[in-house]
Amino acid sequence: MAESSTTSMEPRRRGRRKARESDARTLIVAAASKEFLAQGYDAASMRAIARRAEVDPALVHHYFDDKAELFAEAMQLPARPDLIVRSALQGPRDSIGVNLVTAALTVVESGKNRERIIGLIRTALGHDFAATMLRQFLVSELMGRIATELEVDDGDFRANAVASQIVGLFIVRYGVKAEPFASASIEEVARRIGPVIQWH
Amino acid sequence: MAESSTTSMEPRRRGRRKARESDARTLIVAAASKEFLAQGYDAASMRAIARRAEVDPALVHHYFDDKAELFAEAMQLPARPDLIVRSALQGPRDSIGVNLVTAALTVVESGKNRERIIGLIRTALGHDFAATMLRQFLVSELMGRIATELEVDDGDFRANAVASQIVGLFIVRYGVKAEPFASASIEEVARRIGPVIQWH
DNA sequence: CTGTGAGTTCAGCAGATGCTGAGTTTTACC
DNA sequence: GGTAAAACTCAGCATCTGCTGAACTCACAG
Repeated sequence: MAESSTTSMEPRRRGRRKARESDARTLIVAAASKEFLAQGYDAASMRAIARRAEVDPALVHHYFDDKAELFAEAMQLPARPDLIVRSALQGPRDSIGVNLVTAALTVVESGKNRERIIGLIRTALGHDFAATMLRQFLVSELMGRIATELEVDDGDFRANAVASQIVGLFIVRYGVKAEPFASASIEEVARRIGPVIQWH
Repeated sequence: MAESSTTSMEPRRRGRRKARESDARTLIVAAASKEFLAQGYDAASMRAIARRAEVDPALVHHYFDDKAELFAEAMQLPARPDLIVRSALQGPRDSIGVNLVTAALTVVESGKNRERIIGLIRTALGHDFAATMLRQFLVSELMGRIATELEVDDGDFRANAVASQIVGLFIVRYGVKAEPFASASIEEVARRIGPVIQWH
């Protein structure tokens, strides 16, 4: 935990800042988001978040009454998986599976989304209310959408199955990093998993 | 954190106990195992483990130098998934999928294995060395076994795919508890997922 | 019957954590 | 200008954490 600040060790400037000097509140939310996803709910401390946002810990509490509230605000999902799914569903009916997998992996693999995803899954596993959040999102925004869009009767079941496969894929590839899935190319994985999604 | 101990609030009896009054060390390991799986590595505290084992916190440190050492000892895997898989592989070739899913769900659903599994996955997601443990186990004991047993060339890939689907299933059903998978019967789920495993 | 050491507990340190109350600036509005 | 409130910081309480040093108590070898 080395404090590698630039130079000054003098106490921070007090009082209200200029309007556009950079909105501290959003800085905090951003920092919280990173911290929560990187550490999980418990391990992410308010102080660490404040440090990351370069802000006094008390200021965090000034904006958010408690940790849970900050968490709720910070966890506005990062990427918009619903859009991804939607576009994957546009393609020709008989390559939906491969398309879906490819799209999902591509998005996840770009930028820092990767850690975010497994962070999300991790905290969801650890906390009931986080799990509820994730569940609601999955069901209403993704599964529901898939189910209705495809216009089959047992769509719910099929959508659930699809989600299982994809979440599992994420965990094996990014979380546990089991070979050969961990280092295979996106195309390779898609070719493997795609048909299954298709079947569902 | 209400201390609902039975009755006595007098200080615990000191000194050495009778040989068979119950081996404290194994009590501790058992308690640690439960605690780690239920809470994850960080969240499980030495004190909580000691409390669960009905033992003084210091005694835990007497036997194990630090938390990591206790963890290492406690995490000797609980159920023997390798055996499950093995027996599922015995059946007729064209119902392996359904059998596998059924077997897996049945085992997990019995007793307290359920929390254990998702606990394991959670801590594996949170800590590199735990992930390594889990990975090694999955690869060598399960996937390897499946791959060779089925005598196909790209067995590694297929086994990985199977594991993905199953881990994903666990998470969706037990971790995130998304409907309808969460409350569907084992048979129903097996009927849905089985064929996919089969395909792999 | 005595000594010794294994088994057990007590009390406590140093550090981190969530949260609070009161203070200090600064900005916006009239 | 003056003023009210927004934006910010300080210092600290209460509680938890992992870990330690020393003490106490007893089972057993001699």
